[in-house]
Amino acid sequence: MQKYSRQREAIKNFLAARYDHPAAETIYMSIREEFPNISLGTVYRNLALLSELGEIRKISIGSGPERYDGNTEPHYHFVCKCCGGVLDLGIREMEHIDILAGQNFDGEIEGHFAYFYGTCPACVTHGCGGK
Amino acid sequence: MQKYSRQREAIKNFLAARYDHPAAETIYMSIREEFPNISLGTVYRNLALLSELGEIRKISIGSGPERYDGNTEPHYHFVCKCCGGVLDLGIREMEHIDILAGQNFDGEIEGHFAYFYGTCPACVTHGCGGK
DNA sequence: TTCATAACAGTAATCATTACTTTTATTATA
DNA sequence: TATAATAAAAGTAATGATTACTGTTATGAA
Repeated sequence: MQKYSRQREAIKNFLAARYDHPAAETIYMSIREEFPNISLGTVYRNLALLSELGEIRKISIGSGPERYDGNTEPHYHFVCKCCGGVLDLGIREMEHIDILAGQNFDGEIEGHFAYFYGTCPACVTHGCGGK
Repeated sequence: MQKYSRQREAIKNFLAARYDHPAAETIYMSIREEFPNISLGTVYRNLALLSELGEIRKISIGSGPERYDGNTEPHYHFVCKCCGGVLDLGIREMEHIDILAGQNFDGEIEGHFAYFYGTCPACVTHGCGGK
Protein backbone atom coordinates (compact mmCIF):
# COMPACT_ATOMS: atom_id res chain seq x y z
CA MET A 1 0.00 0.00 0.00
CA GLN A 2 1.31 3.41 -0.95
CA LYS A 3 1.87 5.87 1.88
CA TYR A 4 1.92 9.62 1.78
CA SER A 5 5.31 11.31 1.78
CA ARG A 6 6.01 15.00 2.23
CA GLN A 7 9.10 14.72 0.04
CA ARG A 8 7.13 13.20 -2.85
CA GLU A 9 4.50 15.90 -2.52
CA ALA A 10 7.18 18.59 -2.65
CA ILE A 11 8.79 17.09 -5.77
CA LYS A 12 5.43 16.89 -7.52
CA ASN A 13 4.51 20.47 -6.60
CA PHE A 14 7.92 21.72 -7.65
CA LEU A 15 7.54 20.18 -11.11
CA ALA A 16 3.96 21.41 -11.46
CA ALA A 17 5.14 24.99 -10.93
CA ARG A 18 7.98 24.90 -13.46
CA TYR A 19 8.09 24.79 -17.22
CA ASP A 20 11.83 24.29 -17.82
CA HIS A 21 11.94 20.49 -17.55
CA PRO A 22 14.65 20.17 -14.88
CA ALA A 23 16.97 17.20 -14.38
CA ALA A 24 17.01 15.13 -11.16
CA GLU A 25 20.05 17.01 -9.88
CA THR A 26 18.32 20.39 -10.31
CA ILE A 27 15.22 19.13 -8.52
CA TYR A 28 17.41 17.78 -5.73
CA MET A 29 19.17 21.14 -5.25
CA SER A 30 15.87 23.03 -5.05
CA ILE A 31 14.02 20.61 -2.81
CA ARG A 32 16.96 20.74 -0.41
CA GLU A 33 15.96 24.27 0.52
CA GLU A 34 12.81 22.86 2.10
CA PHE A 35 14.22 19.45 3.10
CA PRO A 36 17.94 19.95 3.79
CA ASN A 37 18.45 16.24 4.52
CA ILE A 38 16.71 14.81 1.47
CA SER A 39 18.91 12.40 -0.41
CA LEU A 40 19.38 12.18 -4.14
CA GLY A 41 18.17 8.59 -4.02
CA THR A 42 14.84 9.76 -2.61
CA VAL A 43 14.50 12.21 -5.49
CA TYR A 44 15.19 9.48 -8.06
CA ARG A 45 12.87 6.99 -6.37
CA ASN A 46 10.00 9.46 -6.28
CA LEU A 47 10.57 10.63 -9.84
CA ALA A 48 10.39 7.00 -10.98
CA LEU A 49 7.27 6.38 -8.88
CA LEU A 50 5.49 9.54 -10.06
CA SER A 51 6.33 8.66 -13.68
CA GLU A 52 4.82 5.19 -13.25
CA LEU A 53 1.69 6.70 -11.71
CA GLY A 54 1.48 9.05 -14.69
CA GLU A 55 1.63 12.14 -12.49
CA ILE A 56 4.76 13.48 -14.18
CA ARG A 57 6.60 12.66 -17.41
CA LYS A 58 10.20 11.64 -18.00
CA ILE A 59 11.75 13.02 -21.16
CA SER A 60 14.93 11.81 -22.90
CA ILE A 61 16.68 14.37 -25.06
CA GLY A 62 19.54 12.44 -26.61
CA SER A 63 22.45 13.43 -24.43
CA GLY A 64 22.79 14.42 -20.79
CA PRO A 65 20.60 13.41 -17.87
CA GLU A 66 16.89 12.68 -18.09
CA ARG A 67 14.53 15.64 -17.75
CA TYR A 68 11.20 15.69 -15.92
CA ASP A 69 7.98 17.43 -16.85
CA GLY A 70 5.07 18.24 -14.54
CA ASN A 71 2.75 18.60 -17.54
CA THR A 72 1.36 15.18 -18.43
CA GLU A 73 -0.78 16.39 -21.31
CA PRO A 74 0.60 14.94 -24.57
CA HIS A 75 2.85 17.53 -26.19
CA TYR A 76 6.19 17.81 -27.99
CA HIS A 77 9.43 19.40 -26.93
CA PHE A 78 11.98 21.66 -28.51
CA VAL A 79 15.65 21.41 -27.47
CA CYS A 80 17.88 24.44 -28.05
CA LYS A 81 21.31 23.46 -29.47
CA CYS A 82 22.57 26.78 -28.23
CA CYS A 83 21.62 27.02 -24.53
CA GLY A 84 20.43 23.44 -23.95
CA GLY A 85 17.02 24.62 -22.81
CA VAL A 86 13.89 22.54 -23.33
CA LEU A 87 10.65 24.26 -24.36
CA ASP A 88 7.10 23.07 -24.91
CA LEU A 89 5.62 23.20 -28.40
CA GLY A 90 1.96 23.97 -28.96
CA ILE A 91 1.28 21.37 -31.65
CA ARG A 92 -1.19 18.49 -31.51
CA GLU A 93 -0.28 14.81 -31.36
CA MET A 94 0.80 13.63 -34.79
CA GLU A 95 -1.01 10.29 -34.90
CA HIS A 96 -0.76 10.28 -38.68
CA ILE A 97 2.97 9.60 -38.61
CA ASP A 98 2.33 6.25 -36.89
CA ILE A 99 0.07 5.27 -39.80
CA LEU A 100 2.76 6.48 -42.20
CA ALA A 101 5.44 4.43 -40.42
CA GLY A 102 3.21 1.36 -40.37
CA GLN A 103 2.99 1.18 -44.16
CA ASN A 104 5.29 -1.55 -45.51
CA PHE A 105 6.03 -2.67 -41.95
CA ASP A 106 4.75 -5.98 -40.60
CA GLY A 107 5.06 -5.23 -36.89
CA GLU A 108 2.64 -3.29 -34.72
CA ILE A 109 3.36 0.40 -34.21
CA GLU A 110 2.07 1.68 -30.88
CA GLY A 111 3.46 5.19 -30.96
CA HIS A 112 6.50 7.38 -31.33
CA PHE A 113 8.94 9.56 -29.43
CA ALA A 114 9.96 12.78 -31.07
CA TYR A 115 11.51 16.10 -30.27
CA PHE A 116 12.59 19.04 -32.36
CA TYR A 117 15.86 20.93 -32.17
CA GLY A 118 17.29 24.23 -33.36
CA THR A 119 17.72 27.67 -31.81
CA CYS A 120 15.28 28.94 -29.20
CA PRO A 121 13.66 32.42 -29.38
CA ALA A 122 16.02 33.86 -26.73
CA CYS A 123 19.16 32.58 -28.45
CA VAL A 124 17.93 33.77 -31.86
CA THR A 125 17.72 37.36 -30.56
CA HIS A 126 20.55 37.50 -28.01
CA GLY A 127 22.92 34.90 -29.40
CA CYS A 128 24.31 31.83 -27.67
CA GLY A 129 24.78 32.19 -23.95
CA GLY A 130 22.34 35.09 -23.97
CA LYS A 131 20.09 33.09 -21.70
CA MET B 1 46.22 15.32 -39.54
CA GLN B 2 44.19 12.16 -39.43
CA LYS B 3 46.07 8.89 -39.78
CA TYR B 4 44.85 5.54 -40.98
CA SER B 5 44.02 2.94 -38.35
CA ARG B 6 43.30 -0.72 -38.94
CA GLN B 7 41.05 -0.78 -35.87
CA ARG B 8 38.93 2.11 -37.16
CA GLU B 9 38.65 0.45 -40.55
CA ALA B 10 37.47 -2.78 -38.93
CA ILE B 11 34.83 -0.98 -36.84
CA LYS B 12 33.51 0.83 -39.89
CA ASN B 13 33.38 -2.35 -41.98
CA PHE B 14 31.72 -4.24 -39.17
CA LEU B 15 28.93 -1.66 -38.93
CA ALA B 16 28.53 -1.50 -42.71
CA ALA B 17 27.83 -5.24 -42.79
CA ARG B 18 25.20 -5.27 -40.06
CA TYR B 19 21.66 -4.03 -39.82
CA ASP B 20 20.91 -4.62 -36.14
CA HIS B 21 22.32 -1.33 -34.78
CA PRO B 22 24.72 -2.76 -32.18
CA ALA B 23 25.90 -1.02 -28.99
CA ALA B 24 29.58 -0.20 -28.33
CA GLU B 25 29.97 -3.28 -26.12
CA THR B 26 28.68 -5.59 -28.88
CA ILE B 27 31.03 -4.02 -31.41
CA TYR B 28 33.91 -4.41 -28.95
CA MET B 29 33.19 -8.11 -28.44
CA SER B 30 33.11 -8.80 -32.17
CA ILE B 31 36.13 -6.72 -33.16
CA ARG B 32 38.11 -8.56 -30.47
CA GLU B 33 38.02 -11.68 -32.62
CA GLU B 34 40.22 -9.90 -35.14
CA PHE B 35 42.08 -7.62 -32.69
CA PRO B 36 42.27 -9.48 -29.36
CA ASN B 37 44.02 -6.56 -27.65
CA ILE B 38 41.72 -3.78 -28.78
CA SER B 39 40.45 -1.74 -25.85
CA LEU B 40 36.92 -0.53 -25.25
CA GLY B 41 38.24 3.03 -25.20
CA THR B 42 39.50 2.62 -28.76
CA VAL B 43 36.05 1.44 -29.83
CA TYR B 44 34.38 4.46 -28.20
CA ARG B 45 36.94 6.91 -29.60
CA ASN B 46 36.54 5.60 -33.13
CA LEU B 47 32.76 5.48 -32.91
CA ALA B 48 32.78 9.14 -31.84
CA LEU B 49 35.22 10.04 -34.62
CA LEU B 50 33.32 8.17 -37.33
CA SER B 51 30.07 9.81 -36.17
CA GLU B 52 31.64 13.25 -36.44
CA LEU B 53 32.92 12.46 -39.92
CA GLY B 54 29.42 11.36 -40.85
CA GLU B 55 30.55 7.87 -41.80
CA ILE B 56 28.28 6.19 -39.26
CA ARG B 57 25.30 7.33 -37.19
CA LYS B 58 24.75 7.26 -33.45
CA ILE B 59 21.19 6.54 -32.37
CA SER B 60 19.64 7.15 -28.96
CA ILE B 61 16.65 5.00 -28.12
CA GLY B 62 15.54 6.30 -24.75
CA SER B 63 17.04 3.78 -22.37
CA GLY B 64 20.14 1.62 -22.46
CA PRO B 65 23.42 2.25 -24.25
CA GLU B 66 23.76 4.19 -27.49
CA ARG B 67 23.37 2.22 -30.71
CA TYR B 68 25.39 2.67 -33.90
CA ASP B 69 24.27 2.46 -37.51
CA GLY B 70 26.48 1.95 -40.56
CA ASN B 71 23.73 3.30 -42.81
CA THR B 72 24.03 7.09 -42.96
CA GLU B 73 21.12 7.60 -45.36
CA PRO B 74 18.36 9.49 -43.52
CA HIS B 75 15.84 6.99 -42.22
CA TYR B 76 13.75 6.26 -39.13
CA HIS B 77 13.98 3.48 -36.60
CA PHE B 78 11.56 1.17 -34.89
CA VAL B 79 12.29 -0.12 -31.38
CA CYS B 80 10.59 -3.34 -30.26
CA LYS B 81 9.28 -3.09 -26.68
CA CYS B 82 9.29 -6.86 -26.59
CA CYS B 83 12.80 -7.96 -27.66
CA GLY B 84 14.56 -4.61 -27.60
CA GLY B 85 15.58 -4.93 -31.25
CA VAL B 86 16.01 -1.91 -33.51
CA LEU B 87 14.78 -2.08 -37.11
CA ASP B 88 14.95 0.29 -40.05
CA LEU B 89 11.74 1.76 -41.42
CA GLY B 90 11.28 2.42 -45.12
CA ILE B 91 9.60 5.82 -44.84
CA ARG B 92 10.85 9.11 -46.24
CA GLU B 93 12.04 12.06 -44.20
CA MET B 94 9.07 13.88 -42.72
CA GLU B 95 10.16 17.48 -43.35
CA HIS B 96 6.56 18.63 -43.01
CA ILE B 97 6.53 18.04 -39.26
CA ASP B 98 9.28 20.67 -38.83
CA ILE B 99 7.04 23.20 -40.59
CA LEU B 100 4.15 22.06 -38.38
CA ALA B 101 6.25 22.47 -35.22
CA GLY B 102 7.46 25.89 -36.35
CA GLN B 103 3.98 27.37 -36.38
CA ASN B 104 3.37 29.51 -33.30
CA PHE B 105 7.02 29.10 -32.32
CA ASP B 106 9.44 32.01 -32.47
CA GLY B 107 12.68 30.05 -32.50
CA GLU B 108 14.34 28.35 -35.48
CA ILE B 109 13.58 24.68 -36.02
CA GLU B 110 16.42 22.85 -37.73
CA GLY B 111 15.14 19.32 -37.56
CA HIS B 112 13.81 16.54 -35.37
CA PHE B 113 14.72 13.22 -33.82
CA ALA B 114 12.08 10.54 -33.85
CA TYR B 115 11.67 6.83 -33.49
CA PHE B 116 8.68 4.55 -33.38
CA TYR B 117 7.98 1.77 -30.91
CA GLY B 118 5.70 -1.24 -30.63
CA THR B 119 6.04 -4.95 -31.39
CA CYS B 120 8.31 -6.15 -34.18
CA PRO B 121 7.20 -8.68 -36.83
CA ALA B 122 9.05 -11.57 -35.16
CA CYS B 123 7.54 -10.87 -31.72
CA VAL B 124 4.05 -10.42 -33.20
CA THR B 125 4.17 -13.98 -34.60
CA HIS B 126 6.27 -15.85 -32.04
CA GLY B 127 5.60 -13.82 -28.90
CA CYS B 128 8.06 -12.09 -26.64
CA GLY B 129 11.41 -13.76 -26.34
CA GLY B 130 10.73 -15.60 -29.58
CA LYS B 131 13.68 -13.79 -31.09
C1' DT C 1 65.84 6.21 -41.99
C1' DT C 2 64.35 9.66 -38.97
C1' DC C 3 61.07 12.10 -36.71
C1' DA C 4 56.57 14.08 -35.29
C1' DT C 5 52.42 12.75 -33.78
C1' DA C 6 47.86 10.21 -34.37
C1' DA C 7 46.20 6.39 -32.49
C1' DC C 8 46.85 2.61 -29.53
C1' DA C 9 46.31 -0.45 -25.02
C1' DG C 10 45.50 -0.33 -20.47
C1' DT C 11 43.74 1.80 -16.62
C1' DA C 12 41.58 5.32 -13.76
C1' DA C 13 38.02 8.62 -13.30
C1' DT C 14 33.46 10.57 -14.10
C1' DC C 15 28.51 10.91 -14.47
C1' DA C 16 23.91 9.41 -13.99
C1' DT C 17 21.40 6.18 -11.87
C1' DT C 18 20.15 2.17 -9.00
C1' DA C 19 20.59 -0.87 -4.99
C1' DC C 20 21.38 -1.76 -0.14
C1' DT C 21 21.01 -0.99 4.97
C1' DT C 22 19.38 1.06 8.91
C1' DT C 23 16.26 4.46 10.76
C1' DT C 24 12.03 7.28 10.56
C1' DA C 25 7.28 8.42 9.25
C1' DT C 26 2.78 7.07 7.98
C1' DT C 27 -1.45 4.76 8.71
C1' DA C 28 -4.57 0.81 9.83
C1' DT C 29 -6.19 -1.27 13.88
C1' DA C 30 -6.54 -2.34 18.94
C1' DT D 1 -4.55 7.66 21.77
C1' DA D 2 -1.16 3.70 21.73
C1' DT D 3 0.65 -0.23 19.04
C1' DA D 4 2.33 -2.40 15.35
C1' DA D 5 3.22 -3.24 10.39
C1' DT D 6 5.55 -1.43 6.77
C1' DA D 7 6.29 2.30 3.16
C1' DA D 8 9.50 5.54 2.64
C1' DA D 9 13.32 8.00 4.33
C1' DA D 10 18.62 9.12 4.77
C1' DG D 11 22.99 7.79 3.85
C1' DT D 12 26.09 5.16 1.47
C1' DA D 13 27.84 1.73 -1.76
C1' DA D 14 27.58 -0.28 -6.23
C1' DT D 15 26.66 -0.35 -11.14
C1' DG D 16 26.81 0.67 -16.16
C1' DA D 17 28.08 3.54 -19.80
C1' DT D 18 31.25 6.58 -21.20
C1' DT D 19 35.26 9.68 -21.07
C1' DA D 20 39.93 11.01 -19.69
C1' DC D 21 44.73 10.04 -18.68
C1' DT D 22 49.38 7.83 -19.31
C1' DG D 23 52.87 5.75 -21.41
C1' DT D 24 53.73 2.91 -25.86
C1' DT D 25 53.16 1.77 -30.80
C1' DA D 26 52.07 2.59 -35.64
C1' DT D 27 51.52 5.71 -39.42
C1' DG D 28 53.18 8.73 -42.84
C1' DA D 29 55.77 13.10 -44.13
C1' DA D 30 60.39 14.85 -44.72
